[in-house]
Amino acid sequence: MKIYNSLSRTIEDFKPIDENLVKMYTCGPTVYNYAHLGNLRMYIHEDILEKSLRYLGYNVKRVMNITDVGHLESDADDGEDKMLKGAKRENKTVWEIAQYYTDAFFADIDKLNIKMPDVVAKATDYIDDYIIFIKGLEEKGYTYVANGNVYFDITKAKNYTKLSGLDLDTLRVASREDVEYDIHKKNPQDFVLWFTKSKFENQAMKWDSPWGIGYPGWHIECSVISLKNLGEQMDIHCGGVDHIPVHHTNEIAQTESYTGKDWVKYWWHGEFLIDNDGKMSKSSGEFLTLSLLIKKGYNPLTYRYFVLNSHYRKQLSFSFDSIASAENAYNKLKSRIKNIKDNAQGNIGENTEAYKQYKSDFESCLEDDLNTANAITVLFDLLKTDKINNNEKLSLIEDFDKVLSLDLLKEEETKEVHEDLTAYIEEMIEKRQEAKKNKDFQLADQIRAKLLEEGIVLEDTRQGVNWKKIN
RNA sequence: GACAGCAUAGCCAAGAGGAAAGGCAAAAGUCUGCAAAACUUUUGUUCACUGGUUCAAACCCAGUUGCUAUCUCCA
Repeated sequence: MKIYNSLSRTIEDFKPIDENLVKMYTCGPTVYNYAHLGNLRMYIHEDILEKSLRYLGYNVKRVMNITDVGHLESDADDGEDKMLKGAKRENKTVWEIAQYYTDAFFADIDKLNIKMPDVVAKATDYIDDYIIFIKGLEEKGYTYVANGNVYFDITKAKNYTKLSGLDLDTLRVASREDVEYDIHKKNPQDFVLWFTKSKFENQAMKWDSPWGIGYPGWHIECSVISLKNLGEQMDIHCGGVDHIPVHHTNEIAQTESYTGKDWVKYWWHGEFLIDNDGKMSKSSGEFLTLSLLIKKGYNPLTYRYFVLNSHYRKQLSFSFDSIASAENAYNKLKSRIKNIKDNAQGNIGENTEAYKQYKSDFESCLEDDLNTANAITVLFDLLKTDKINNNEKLSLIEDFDKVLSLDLLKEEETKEVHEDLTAYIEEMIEKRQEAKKNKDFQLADQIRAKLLEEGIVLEDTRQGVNWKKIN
């Protein structure tokens, strides 16, 4: 398998540290609001990465954190903690907010057929471990205390910019107007490991520590949770590209300073979903959620299909036109598969050349840095071919769907239709058939139109008349 | 200012040196009394622009333009 490594900026052969277990860490959601479609895009691609590895025969242990510690409001930096802001907005405690949005996150994940990570860790469950970690860094001389906060001194870290490739001397200080220069820092890039004092005084979650009552810094949780659950070294660390310059850079600095070892072998970064206004952001007021798509009548798996038609390292532009087109494509795909299912015949000859060829084509796409768009093309080629029979097709579709997870073989749940209605519909169909036999096409069309008005669609096939309820 | 990425048909989007994948939309055909569905076919003389390297460039190099993201507390 080949995979792009942000650390080397090249596509590399994937070789896990331990052949028997791939250790994978994925930055999880902040739970002060719903996940937006851009966040969910990342989780879909991470899911594909995990499932591809499993499909290709690896064992995987995947860890994800849930950030339920408060975060300061950033884009509109009015000094309120994000968690607290959410709580005020909805008249709940910060803890209730965290729980509510954690549940909402997992509901979204489930609708998108994203597998639950093997370990899901809440940031607030690891406070004691952060303290041990910070103490360790303190003993080794990587930290200093200023104005009540514990800072990490980046000049002590080995190769601080190895992931970002940034030249620190040329970086602009406080380039964003809403960020103030912190006069207590020795170096502009130093970051806080433990806060006891903040310019924001209304942090709602606080814990006792050797440095006073306060709360952990923003980069600690990923480092500590991964050390606890995956050990001192791991194979793949995932996240969004926006985390490269600060979050992941700082994670590396503190973790490698602590353990004295190289930490992550492959850094995997996903690109953004872009809408007309640019990057989707949680803090910029209105944003697109999965619930919104569902409310507009889209199948959540349409969104998964939409995402898989693009590559994880490329920006993807979102629009409702694209989603509508994806919904069309997805429905057509499913109905073609259903057709194959209804006409299934032939022995499953898993050893035929053609069968093996399709399977290996599909695998090659995944092995090629997770080229899901081409993997879907293999699926379409498969539907069209006459080289293999329908049962073999179904067997391959089932196999591909282990990774794609698009419910390709699952039949739509037929809407509950009352027995009386069923009887009525069948009677009407009978009448229409009768009319057709008598060449009274006007009456036949009238019956069809009337049923359509009542939400019943008729399809004439060679096997007879099919009907389904819509709306 | 710095750092990075992207630019392929009406739309979405693969391809990363040797004859432009796929999907949606549109059009035509087969089948149907007509529809629908399904199936078949058509739709870019060319990959933002300008130069260069090469027998050969959408793919490599340089420059230009446009877009996107990141730069001390925006997991």
